[in-house]
Amino acid sequence: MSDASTAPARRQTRQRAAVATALESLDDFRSAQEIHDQLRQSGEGVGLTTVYRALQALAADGLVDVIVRGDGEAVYRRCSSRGHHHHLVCRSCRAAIEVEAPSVEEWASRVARQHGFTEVSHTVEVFGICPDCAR
Amino acid sequence: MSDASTAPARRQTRQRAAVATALESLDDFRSAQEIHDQLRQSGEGVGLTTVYRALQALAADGLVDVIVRGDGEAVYRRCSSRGHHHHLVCRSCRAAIEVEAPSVEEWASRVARQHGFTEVSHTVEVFGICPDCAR
DNA sequence: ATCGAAAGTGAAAACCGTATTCGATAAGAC
DNA sequence: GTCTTATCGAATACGGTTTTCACTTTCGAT
Repeated sequence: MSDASTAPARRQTRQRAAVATALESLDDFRSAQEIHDQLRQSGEGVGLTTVYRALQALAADGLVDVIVRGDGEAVYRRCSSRGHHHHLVCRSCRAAIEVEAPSVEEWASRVARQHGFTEVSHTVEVFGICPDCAR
Repeated sequence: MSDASTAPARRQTRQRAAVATALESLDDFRSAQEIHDQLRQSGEGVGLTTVYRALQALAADGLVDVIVRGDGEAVYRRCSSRGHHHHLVCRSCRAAIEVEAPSVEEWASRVARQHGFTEVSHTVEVFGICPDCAR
């Protein structure tokens, strides 16, 4: 749990910028290791540990979206809309589209309320095969 | 992908029964290791590997639900309703309630169709604090 | 500009959940 | 009973992520 009043005072470093830039050039979800590889190839070497930490920081600041895949690996993507949203992800090429789901939000809070649950959060992701990959 | 015509011919063993019984007595999501511990304490020793395999088999047969938690660990629970459903899970005591979400199913397939996606699947889980834990 | 405290870095090693290996065991068909 | 084959489980491998710790860098204070 992070306390906003105890803000960590994030520092600006070459490594963090490199990770952020790499994410900027991508529009699909990538794992920490893939981003690490990509940075290596682009000459911009950054330690794997640091990539993990940078991604965590970005996620904590709400600048990237995280999805934990079925195999337990976490994948990251810059997120454009700052608000709450979900994803439509292609299982094949992993292209991701941000979607909003007001009706789902509504359903979730209603169901939770009906059972007396508070502090409600939810995970909603939709997977499928995108038109390009379908042929 | 499992082929129903190539059914594995599941064999009945003390270990599998023990795992199934353990799940029967629980109504919240537990990890493989927790179930393994519980079996040990109840004297009914079963190897950890076997617990993993038994849970996988049960999941493949649709007899237990699986949720992959944020930290990548998979947790299991017997499921009562055979059909498609989601869960309302307490973050504190982990009690889980099965809920149906026809409107969400509908939303998911509609959004997917709008973007030309096929073979659609989705994950929907709602988390919160249950009434009992709220005080 | 310089100093110094605290955040950041990264190679190596630890962690931890899960999968695989393989010889021993036991279930079910005959 | 006998045979075939799935199952068991201890040990080991595996892979992603986190921790450790000594060194480096940032940035506010002076």
